[in-house]
Amino acid sequence: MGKVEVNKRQKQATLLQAAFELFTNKGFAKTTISDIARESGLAKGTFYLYFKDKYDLRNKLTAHKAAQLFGQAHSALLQANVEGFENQMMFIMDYVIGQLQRQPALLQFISKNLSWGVFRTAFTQTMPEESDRFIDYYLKLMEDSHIRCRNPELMLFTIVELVGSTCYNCILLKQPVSMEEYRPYLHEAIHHILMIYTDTEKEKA
Amino acid sequence: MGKVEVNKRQKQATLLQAAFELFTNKGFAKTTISDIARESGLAKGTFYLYFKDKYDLRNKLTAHKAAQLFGQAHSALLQANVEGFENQMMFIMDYVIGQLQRQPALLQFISKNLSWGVFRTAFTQTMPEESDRFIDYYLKLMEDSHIRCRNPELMLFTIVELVGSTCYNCILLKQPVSMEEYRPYLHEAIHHILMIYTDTEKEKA
Amino acid sequence: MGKVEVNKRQKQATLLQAAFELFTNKGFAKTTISDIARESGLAKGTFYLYFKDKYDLRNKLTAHKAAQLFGQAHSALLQANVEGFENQMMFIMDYVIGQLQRQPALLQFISKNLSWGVFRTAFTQTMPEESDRFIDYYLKLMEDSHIRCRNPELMLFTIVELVGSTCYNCILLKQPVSMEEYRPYLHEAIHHILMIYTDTEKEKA
Amino acid sequence: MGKVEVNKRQKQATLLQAAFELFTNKGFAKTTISDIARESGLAKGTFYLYFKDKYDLRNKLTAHKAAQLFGQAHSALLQANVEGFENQMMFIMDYVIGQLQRQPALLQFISKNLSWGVFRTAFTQTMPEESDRFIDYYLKLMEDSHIRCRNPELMLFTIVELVGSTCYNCILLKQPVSMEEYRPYLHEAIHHILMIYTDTEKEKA
DNA sequence: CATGAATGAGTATTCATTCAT
DNA sequence: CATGAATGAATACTCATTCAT
Repeated sequence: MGKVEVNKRQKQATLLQAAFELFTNKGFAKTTISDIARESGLAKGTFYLYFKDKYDLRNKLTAHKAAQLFGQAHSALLQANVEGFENQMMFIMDYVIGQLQRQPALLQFISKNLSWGVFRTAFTQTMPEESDRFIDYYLKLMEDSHIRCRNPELMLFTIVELVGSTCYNCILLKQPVSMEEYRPYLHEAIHHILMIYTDTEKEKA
Repeated sequence: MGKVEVNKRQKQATLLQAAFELFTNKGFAKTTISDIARESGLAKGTFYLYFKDKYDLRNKLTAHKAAQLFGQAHSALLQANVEGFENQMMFIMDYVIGQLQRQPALLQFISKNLSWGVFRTAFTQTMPEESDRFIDYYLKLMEDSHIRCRNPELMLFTIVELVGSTCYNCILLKQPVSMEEYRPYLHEAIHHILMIYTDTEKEKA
Repeated sequence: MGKVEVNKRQKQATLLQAAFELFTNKGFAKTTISDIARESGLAKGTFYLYFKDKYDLRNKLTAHKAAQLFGQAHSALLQANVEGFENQMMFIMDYVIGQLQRQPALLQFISKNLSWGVFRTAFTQTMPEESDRFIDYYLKLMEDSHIRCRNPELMLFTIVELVGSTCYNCILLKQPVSMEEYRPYLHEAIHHILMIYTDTEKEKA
Repeated sequence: MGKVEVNKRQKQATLLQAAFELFTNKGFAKTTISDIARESGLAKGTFYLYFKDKYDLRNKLTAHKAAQLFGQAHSALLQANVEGFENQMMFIMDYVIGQLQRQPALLQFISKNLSWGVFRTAFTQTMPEESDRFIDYYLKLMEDSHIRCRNPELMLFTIVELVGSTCYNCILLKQPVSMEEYRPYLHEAIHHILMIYTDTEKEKA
């Protein structure tokens, strides 16, 4: 990778970082391109060398931040020594929920697009470092636990959508109840969704 | 209701109707208050007599349109003579999904806020006709089927959030799969969620 | 005409006046909408209530100023008591040339579009006062002198295009010669063009 | 001419060619230096090695294209075996008019500056190939026909300005009439202008 | 109540030009 | 000579909101 190339990556990272700070502090709508440029210490025109517009940046950033969340969850899992696939999934989801509870601004920013961090979207490819994708770790975990799953991707999709959606409502709006109150039900729902897709019990038989 | 009052309601309805057409055709961001006023045949200033701003109107409209969807689903249910609470819930959700498939622009507009049509939000109260609320019908259905449910509200919440979220992805983005492909899994998920909250079987025993 | 209507006309006139001053002083390209608004004592947004953009204003203004020139020439003619159609035409053209020599900035602005002041263009209709059109005076002069002319409109067109084009070169660029040097030839050319279209002499015979 | 010199000329020609295509397709105002560089396959900075700015390039290109038109007309004349100076002039002007009718984008670009192709302007010198200038051919034609002309340069100027101006109006705007309708009158005008400057007939007498 | 002319702050975006490589 | 990343000044234009009629 040439000097110039490294430089370019750095600039893009700087812009993303600055934008994230501004989006979570002032909100997306009230953040201007000028703000982002100023905060990055770069010229306004430079912004347009790296992103089409504010929306483009937001989408890429959303995918990036959501992916980061799952990456962190996975790292935490590795350190936590959790046994069994279901427990591992619960650990990961609880980790994500916990992070979103601690960082409501992040949740506000990600909004209900948590799944962008897991599934490939139009915006994912441009963030190259995301090569170590969560879904691969997830499949590995399944494999390690010798789980047979009809459609692992759709199982994950179902769970992540449910978690993302309900976190938004329960954490940010506390509607219809707080996350504290909802969490046991959410766990149960996840538990049952896991059951739909896997045949572990039958396996044992 | 006085003459003046009727007149006012009519104007508001006109504004909402015009706005809905514009939002679904041009998109929310590209629709201006001028557009809405012009399309309504009213003066720009009149808009402000009925709504605080564009966002206020959008939120009310979203809640209204989502509520309408569940209202229509319930009406259809009454005509369809479906027996059993689970079947009734499936009927309703399938009806809603079907409508969203047929009206992607409506789905785009409602986005992942389908639950605004079911639960009271900050925007619900201003739309007074919505007094016949879906959740009451829903509780009635449950009662009619002699279902015991731990927390009917959270059960509905869980299902609606899951349906709303996955419809958005599967119908509009076809990500990670089309709704056609996902629907059987979604049915299963709903089935299991119903099971979590209800103890019908055990009851019978 | 209502109060509001009068007010609107006044505003448009103010904008045109301010723009003309700026265009002839700073040049068209270097004049900004902000300049025009500031100079008019009006808000920037008001500009867009009256003109589509800078180009729209320029075109309308060009037609207006060119028309004004011919209007003034005609007024001067009435006072000068000139006999005979050819003499009258010469008087008018010389008057126009003289004005353009005295006001090179005006010539620069009108550029080679002198004929916009005589013939209806896309921009003419919006300037309503221009109802007393030069071409009607011109036809009247012809009538008064009992001139038969094959195609009076094309005769005028030919002359005005020639005058406009050559003024631009000879006055502003002094290329290939100065207007002083060229004028006798221009007179001769006009004289011959008049002859092409009219058959007065032969008629008399 | 050294290798380097040839290379330079080639680059300049490439830039001119690319610019011409863009100017006639997108229009001058909407064409950027970036566009020209991209289309030429050269770097943006390279543009500035050859031209001061976009206006510089346009002016040179206008003079070049207009000159080309007269060059082509002269070539065609040589092949056509036309006798007599007036016929030759008519042939040339008709050739030019025909080309402008067939290439309205070219006419749009040249605008009313057709005479830049004939007379030396500030922009002519930089295009060195234009050493075989039309005006020399023109004088040669006159000489060959033994025409005495008071001021050949002004005669040509008058004709070219008239043709350029009226072509713009009649071909592009069809105002006040189409070129088809105007052409006979234009011919007559040219004929008379030729008469003004030359004394052939009287000479012969 | 209704109107729509006027406002002007606010922002995205462009693009000519430079200069380190 | 050639490059093209970076710059940032410069401007057009929008649109929510107000308020006199």
